[in-house]
Amino acid sequence: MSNKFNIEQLNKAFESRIRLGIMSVLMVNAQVDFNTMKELLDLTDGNLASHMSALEKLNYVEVKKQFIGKKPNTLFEASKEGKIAFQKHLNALEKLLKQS
Amino acid sequence: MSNKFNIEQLNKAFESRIRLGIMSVLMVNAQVDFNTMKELLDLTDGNLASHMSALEKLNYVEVKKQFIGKKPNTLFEASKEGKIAFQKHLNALEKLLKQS
DNA sequence: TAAAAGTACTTTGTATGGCAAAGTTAAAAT
DNA sequence: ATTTTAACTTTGCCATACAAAGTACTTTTA
Repeated sequence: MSNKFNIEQLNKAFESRIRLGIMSVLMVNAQVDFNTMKELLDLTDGNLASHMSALEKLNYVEVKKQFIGKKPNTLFEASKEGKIAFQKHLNALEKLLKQS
Repeated sequence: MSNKFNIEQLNKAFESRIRLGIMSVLMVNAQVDFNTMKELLDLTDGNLASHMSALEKLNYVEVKKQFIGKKPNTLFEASKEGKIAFQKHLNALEKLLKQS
């Protein structure tokens, strides 16, 4: 039986509150576009872009580009893998904190 | 009414999993000594010491020194303030994640 | 049609944090 | 006398966070 306080199972990718926020948003909403996400979490363009590209590199989110009318529009969605990883993280969190 | 995804309320001090672990331990156990904490969380001396001193600086934990027999022994405990701050953090986390 | 604004970045620069490993101090055990 | 234990501190490196500014392209507006 492993340790009661197993912080190893917490996913480093989700330590930052911004990424926690991003994933929370994407668990509830299948697709969210750049500006909506930016406003939901109150981020600067650059900050959002860099967190998103980090999550993309891990294959936790997928980025899709479309046009609305003639305006470019970037959509984010959580990948299957991302949802599973996030859920695992939440389970680990819960196990760690349940006792508190 | 504030935003549904309010990551601002997450306490920066508790973003790191090590500090999450420390606080979890100290919510359950009134007092934990240096070496027990070190083993519970599988940390190096220096790493534990630096996280503890960060939490101490924020008045989230209190450090008490005693002797067991003639051996020095360092005890950690969560302060009232620390418990409240941690609980607030957990509440904010829960609010953020409930929907996921 | 020239200027302003929007979209989605990338780049730059700074500051902060995490971490291991090694060094330190002092007492205790062998 | 040497080693071990306890609890740090210091050093050095690397990664991350973030704001702000820059970029490229398009679209709206005056």
